[in-house]
Amino acid sequence: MARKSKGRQKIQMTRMSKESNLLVTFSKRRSGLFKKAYELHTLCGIEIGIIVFSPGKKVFSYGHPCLYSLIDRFLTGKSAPSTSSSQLVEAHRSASIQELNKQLTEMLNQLEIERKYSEEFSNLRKASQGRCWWEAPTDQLGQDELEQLKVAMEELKKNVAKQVEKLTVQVSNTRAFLGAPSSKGGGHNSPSNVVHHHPPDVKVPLGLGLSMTPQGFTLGYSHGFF
Amino acid sequence: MARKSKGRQKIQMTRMSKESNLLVTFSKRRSGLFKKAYELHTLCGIEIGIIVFSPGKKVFSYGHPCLYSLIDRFLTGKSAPSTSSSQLVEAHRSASIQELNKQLTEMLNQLEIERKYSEEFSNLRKASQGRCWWEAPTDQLGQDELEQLKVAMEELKKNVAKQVEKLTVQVSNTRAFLGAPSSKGGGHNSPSNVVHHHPPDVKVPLGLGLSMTPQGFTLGYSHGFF
DNA sequence: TATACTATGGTTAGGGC
DNA sequence: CGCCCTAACCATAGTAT
Repeated sequence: MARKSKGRQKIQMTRMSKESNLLVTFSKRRSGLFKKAYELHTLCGIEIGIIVFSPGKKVFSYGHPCLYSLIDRFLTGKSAPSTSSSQLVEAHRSASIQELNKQLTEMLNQLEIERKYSEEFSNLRKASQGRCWWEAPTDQLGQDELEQLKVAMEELKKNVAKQVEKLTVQVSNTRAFLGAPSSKGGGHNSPSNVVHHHPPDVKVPLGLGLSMTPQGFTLGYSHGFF
Repeated sequence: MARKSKGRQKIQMTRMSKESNLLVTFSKRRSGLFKKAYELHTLCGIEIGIIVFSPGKKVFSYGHPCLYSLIDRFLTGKSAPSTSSSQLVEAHRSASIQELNKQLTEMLNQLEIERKYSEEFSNLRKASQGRCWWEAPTDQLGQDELEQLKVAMEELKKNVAKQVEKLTVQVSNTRAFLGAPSSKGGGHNSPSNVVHHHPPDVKVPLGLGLSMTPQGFTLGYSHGFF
């Protein structure tokens, strides 16, 4: 091989013409953007959330400490963070199975992203020990925090279990509705629009597997989240 | 001056200790992040939204084509974009004055950001001409689109005016509630948490001024949005 | 808070796997 | 979609305004 590459070249700030390049660029820049968001959160101790609809209409999201609480506060106009984990549970009270499923998927994505970026910083280990991650919006999610998240998820599971049970009927209706071909829209309502950041047939970050059924959460890996 | 500067130095990925540096870094990196989001949107023709709570607990947001519709679709799990402007109006149906106010502020922020980045690309002018910006999620907001936005805002004003009127009573209650010192929270419920990207006493982007009162929208600049 | 300046450190386009 | 590689472009820390 003579010439390796021409290196980075300047590109026009217009929609990329080559579809293949567009896909690759999207993936790369999305990662870069999420990393920037992570750094902004870490350096400045702020809260941030990102929602991205990919070219394939899949949903990618990123959020500290929790995208849903951020959205809630953004919409309600309140800037004071939650003071207890009960609010997190509260947020799930009126949620449907589908929403909860998406939230779980998002959290798994978070896990992978955080783990990737926090691995190189061992000094984060001593940060915010013994505190719930959602109570510490100004702290980083380091290695130890990831373990805490696992515990938190288990607790969340218990707290939400009853709600999930109550929603079983509602879910049945929802699934029937989603399954039936709707006259409007393009059939985009399938839960498959939710992106599983980790490949469906590969290892789970930290060995933590989470799935959910109409009967409740399942700790341990399974393929279909729904 | 002898020494110019030491140039960019590597920093630890931990919360910045010097508060002054933290504030500056937040401002700069937030701008950078929003620019990246703009580029991702432009290059890949995708939809993206960002919510940031600043160290001062102010809200900064960015979104294409509209953060609120993105949030709505994110929460409802639908990935199909809206096909008519009626949905945008629909989104305002149940909104309060305060929410509408925030949305307007966000749009003004968008305007400034978009204008900044799209100025250097004249080739964007021919893109998506004659189409409503919210109907073209894959297109860029160029100079011309900014003009379209102005028109769109005026139309929006008319469409929402009646709803606003209906909400007048509710607003009065809300303002009384906000004005009264609440025992819980830190008085963060003030609309002042909403960031006005342009200084309150300076020029308005494109000469477009938008404000809102309980009586309806006002096209033309005014200080207090509320 | 936002911007100007400059030297670096980081990011990423393009090409393969 | 992820990873590797290279070179070149770009963001940004630190400081001052």
